[in-house]
Amino acid sequence: MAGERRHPWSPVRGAGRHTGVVNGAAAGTQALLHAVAHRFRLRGERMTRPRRAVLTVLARDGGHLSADAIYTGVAALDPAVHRASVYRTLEALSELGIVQHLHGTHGGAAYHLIGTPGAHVHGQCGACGVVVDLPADLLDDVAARVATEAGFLLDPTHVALSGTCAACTSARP
Amino acid sequence: MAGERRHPWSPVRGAGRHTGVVNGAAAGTQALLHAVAHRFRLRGERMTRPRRAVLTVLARDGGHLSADAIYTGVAALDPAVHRASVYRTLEALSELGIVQHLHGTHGGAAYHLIGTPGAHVHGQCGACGVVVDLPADLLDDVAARVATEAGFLLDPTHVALSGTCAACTSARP
DNA sequence: GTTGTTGCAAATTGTTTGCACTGGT
DNA sequence: ACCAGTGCAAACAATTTGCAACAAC
Repeated sequence: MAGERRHPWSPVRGAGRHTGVVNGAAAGTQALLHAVAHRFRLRGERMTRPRRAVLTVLARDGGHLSADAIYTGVAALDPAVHRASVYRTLEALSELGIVQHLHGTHGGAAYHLIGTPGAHVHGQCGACGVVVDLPADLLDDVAARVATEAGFLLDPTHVALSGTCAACTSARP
Repeated sequence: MAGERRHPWSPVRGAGRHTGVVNGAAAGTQALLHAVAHRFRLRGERMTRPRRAVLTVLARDGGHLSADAIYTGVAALDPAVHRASVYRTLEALSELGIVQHLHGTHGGAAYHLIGTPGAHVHGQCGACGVVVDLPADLLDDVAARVATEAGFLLDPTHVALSGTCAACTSARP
């Protein structure tokens, strides 16, 4: 085995400083919480502590987070929240179309908020596991082609393309 | 949960009839076994019963096989072979460049021999889990683009693109 | 006779599930 | 008060690993 082991979907940005956020989340996060609470209620569902915590972490840390990273962040905000609830919450948020999960070659899935800019394509580095954002329209032509040629309806955001990131490419002798 | 659960990387071809193959493998398979045995020996490694069995199944059943499907096939040829050995063999064969494994959104990885026609791109249906073969050059333009724009060196064969296959698309109301 | 490989069982990793109880509305 | 959602522990799926016995070379 050649490569050292890192966290698969580790936060792309160094970030992660706790801003003392427990209830005093950033303004944008507050808005998000309210909006999502509303959408939950419309379906007869509820805004709960775990869901608030997951959303807060998702909004605060940004990027592509592994379930484990989300759990860690959530645990810091609210230690009572169980791993299973994080998974269940992520599924609930997926159903609402609030979060998107994507699969890669490394560990588990990665989750991120579906921001206003819309879903983009992802690539994952096979060497370091980092996720890179790729242009949203990257696979448009490919999608059109496989649709006509193979009848295959592509979902470009659901998998991360595999490859090697710029850093790892140049680091190799 | 909406969908029924099928086998993720089930053999694409209905196939699977045992031709009574135990030692009387097809001619092509025999050649393969010899060639691989040779390559193993060059590295000071050995051709063993489990390795022969895995190669035989890979060559006989073709297509994209899950580790489990391979194990099942191998067990039919040689019940003494352990699951762990199948995994170890698949890794050894990967290192030799004989087999290629690919990841998708469903269950585990899929393996197939790297045939003379060369590796092609794959797509996996999110609904039924089937793997479809896509043109090998499908991602050439994309690869060139991400290389220049993002410095990301694409490995087009290592992940299956996610989407919905023709059958599942038309089956949906 | 070496030593690369195996079979086995147990450990890992990532995720899901059944169930009694709690907390949102 | 109702019932969606939780915490918990246990189940699950896919894969990996330590180790003594084995079998290719």
